[in-house]
Amino acid sequence: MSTERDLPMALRAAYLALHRVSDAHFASYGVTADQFVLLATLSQGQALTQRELASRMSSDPSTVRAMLVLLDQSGLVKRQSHPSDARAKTVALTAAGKRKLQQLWKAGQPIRDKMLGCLEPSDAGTLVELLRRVANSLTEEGVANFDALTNSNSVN
Amino acid sequence: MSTERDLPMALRAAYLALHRVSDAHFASYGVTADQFVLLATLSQGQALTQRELASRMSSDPSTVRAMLVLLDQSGLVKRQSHPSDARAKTVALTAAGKRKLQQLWKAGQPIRDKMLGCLEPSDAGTLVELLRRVANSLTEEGVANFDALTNSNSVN
DNA sequence: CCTGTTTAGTGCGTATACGCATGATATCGT
DNA sequence: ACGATATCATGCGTATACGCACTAAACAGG
Repeated sequence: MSTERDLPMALRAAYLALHRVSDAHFASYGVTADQFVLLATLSQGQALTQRELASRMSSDPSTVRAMLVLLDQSGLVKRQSHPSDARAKTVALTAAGKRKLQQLWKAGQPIRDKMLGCLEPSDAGTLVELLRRVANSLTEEGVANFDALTNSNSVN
Repeated sequence: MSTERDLPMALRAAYLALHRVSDAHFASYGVTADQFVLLATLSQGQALTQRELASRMSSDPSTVRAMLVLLDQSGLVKRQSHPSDARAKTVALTAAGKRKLQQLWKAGQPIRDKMLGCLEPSDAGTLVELLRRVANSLTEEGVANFDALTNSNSVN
């Protein structure tokens, strides 16, 4: 029934709320919510390529590049030419970047607490699991192909 | 364990995937994923104020305005001055807007199918429920207040 | 060794997504 | 009626989030 239409909107509402709150919260630290995501992603993978980084962030190479330019200026990350591939560049956190990330993890704790606080412990895991399944189903490319198949169907 | 850190990332990954797929899918209809959200929201509430519309879309008045300017040019929505409040403007779908929306609901079906297809029927409802709870907890304002409690005030 | 194809990064253009400041109006308290 | 204040829309500036086209370099065959 309407769960079908509600899911996309609920997903949107939840993500935008998280993004908004995070941005406001991290603003005093001089970084955006997305920059935090980038820094956190960088910290768990050494010498990543810009593309690799973008992929792990569920983001786009173009977007990541723009972010890296700013973070580079802020001195939080450092880009170097890839040792074996002249096309690529490796990205890594600077000492300042690592320090900043530590602060951000701590600063963001209240937000994570608030998110998790309204859920039963078991629900949190369920939610993550379901979200991943949804994300995977949408990433598996091939949505457009269904067009031809879904001929019937009331528009509502 | 890391569920706490994974939830935000899983939410981000799922939403961005949905947004990306939707944008690509709706592009051939001349609208963006967000414009679809706006049109759909408009259709279920007549003569909305721009602010009301923004609120229901979980979006921002500034953003909505920019979107309305484009949609107005496209002839999909019409803005009129509010009858009793000279500050406000009411927004409504045009005939073309209603027709377009019908198309978009049909065109978007494959995406909703794909999202729901990877979930058990009961899981879909659960997911919506959990997402709403998370969104509410984050919207209830007051996250920043925790700052005082997490003493360490090194803003860098 | 030399083409044809793929891949990494960049630059450009457009559409959100916000915060913030401003002008115009509405509202409320006295 | 009137001044203080809250509210609506707008404009401006910045940061994503992409798609697309382009350059350069890696790579696969022949």
